Amino acid sequence: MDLRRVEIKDLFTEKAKTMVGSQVRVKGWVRTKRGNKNVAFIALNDGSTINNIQVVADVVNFDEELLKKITTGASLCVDGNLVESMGKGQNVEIQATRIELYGEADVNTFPLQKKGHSMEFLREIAHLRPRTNTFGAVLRIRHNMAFAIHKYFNDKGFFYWHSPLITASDCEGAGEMFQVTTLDQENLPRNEQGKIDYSQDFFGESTFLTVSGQLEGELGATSIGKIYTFGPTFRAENSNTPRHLAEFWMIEPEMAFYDIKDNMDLAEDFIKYLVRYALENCKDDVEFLNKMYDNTLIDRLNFVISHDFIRLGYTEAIDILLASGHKFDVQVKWGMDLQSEHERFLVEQHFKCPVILTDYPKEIKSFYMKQNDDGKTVRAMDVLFPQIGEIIGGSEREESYDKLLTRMKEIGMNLEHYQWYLDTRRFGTVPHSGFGLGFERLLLFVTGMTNIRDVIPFPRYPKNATF
RNA sequence: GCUUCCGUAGCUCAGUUGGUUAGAGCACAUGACUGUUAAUCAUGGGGUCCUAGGUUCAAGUCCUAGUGGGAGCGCCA
Repeated sequence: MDLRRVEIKDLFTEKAKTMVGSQVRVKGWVRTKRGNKNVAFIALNDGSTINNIQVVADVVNFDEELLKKITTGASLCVDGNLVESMGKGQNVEIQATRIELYGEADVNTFPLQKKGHSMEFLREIAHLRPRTNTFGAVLRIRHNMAFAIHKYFNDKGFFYWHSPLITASDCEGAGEMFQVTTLDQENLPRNEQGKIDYSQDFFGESTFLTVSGQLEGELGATSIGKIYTFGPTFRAENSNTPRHLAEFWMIEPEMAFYDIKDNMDLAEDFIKYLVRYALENCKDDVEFLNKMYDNTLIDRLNFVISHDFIRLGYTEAIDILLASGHKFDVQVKWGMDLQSEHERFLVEQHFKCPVILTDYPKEIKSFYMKQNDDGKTVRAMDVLFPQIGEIIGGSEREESYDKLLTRMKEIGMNLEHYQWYLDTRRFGTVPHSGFGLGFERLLLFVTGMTNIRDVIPFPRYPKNATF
């Protein structure tokens, strides 16, 4: 019995038609079993595809006790003839000759059933939810998007750059940070002033998990030209929303000699490439999600790849909001940071299209953004998507050493911590740009999921790190 | 962190102005059916109505606190 196992996805290819009539072996988990006293139908899934293979077992050929143990969630090895299906709903099926039960899934304790689970319930059993159709689809898409990101950048001559995850810069400005320490929390060493003595800590100073790889990414761009980072990012914000995670993955390209327009062109092309890649390479999974959760998903994806994003200055956006006559909870005024309601109005009601907003007031944006000649605005760009909001945040970077230094002093930054960063402007400074794309936010858009906790296998958010 | 809604069977949910023994679908058990498609049909078992306290003749239902979850907002990707 040295039959070679085939993956279930291979049974649905054109090539598989040549296998009809031959003996095959499949292994997987039972999704459903149904039938009558003569025949049992087992839908088997091995994770290679959203599609199940139908295993047909004539009851007389199998031990009654074995068939009883074949329940939703049980794992099997099945040998049988691949045949054209006698029933409707599938082209081929396996007429089983031998079934080996790897592991039972006790129906009284196995929480997954063949019907109707809420996302909230599945979040409580996050260790088992990858076995559902929905999470299988989402996680396969997640893989494909990660792969496509590397492929896109590699094909365009970018280099994958590894910014550190542990950093000593205690105020990168993007949010609260998780501290990294090996000091004994029950017995912290103190210095003469009574403060914690971090010189005794692992790195000899206080350290944190990164909130962005950008500053180090700029060192890459200003040396090997075009780089991107793609790694985990950590923010200790007490954020309780369907769009935030404490641990998430971010893609941060950074390009020497790119101005803000080059930056926007790249961002738009990049997102469209990824969406197109999903439509072409994750067809079955996207169609499943479209069918089960949101039947406008595919239309929405097609819309994005076939329309130019609206490009708009912050000041024009304010004018549109003011002229709209729409009642907002927070009154619109030049200089304010746009609220969600304002962004959503622009994207979902006014333009009905992704929008790239640029040239924000400098006060509401980060210190490193290139200052415009008007003295009031900076060359920031935010890409805003329907439902999701900000999917990308980026800018052209301030390349002038003097302007950057002045700005950093203005807002009271500790310059000592940033000497290495300032050196990019002291020595051979160049115009450059970059942005950050939230990987999970992209996945929200591509999968149609509505909560970011459902597009990552093990979500991290306040009070939740169980699995 | 703020605001707001929700917590009833293993899962998804219904439960009227407070009123007898808390219901349905799925799941599970038994039976029926020669090929099903989240199979169907019949019968059956299954409940700390989130927890604690309170109001009331009477609480799943009303009040208070706690706890868990969702959504909106803020922070941002």
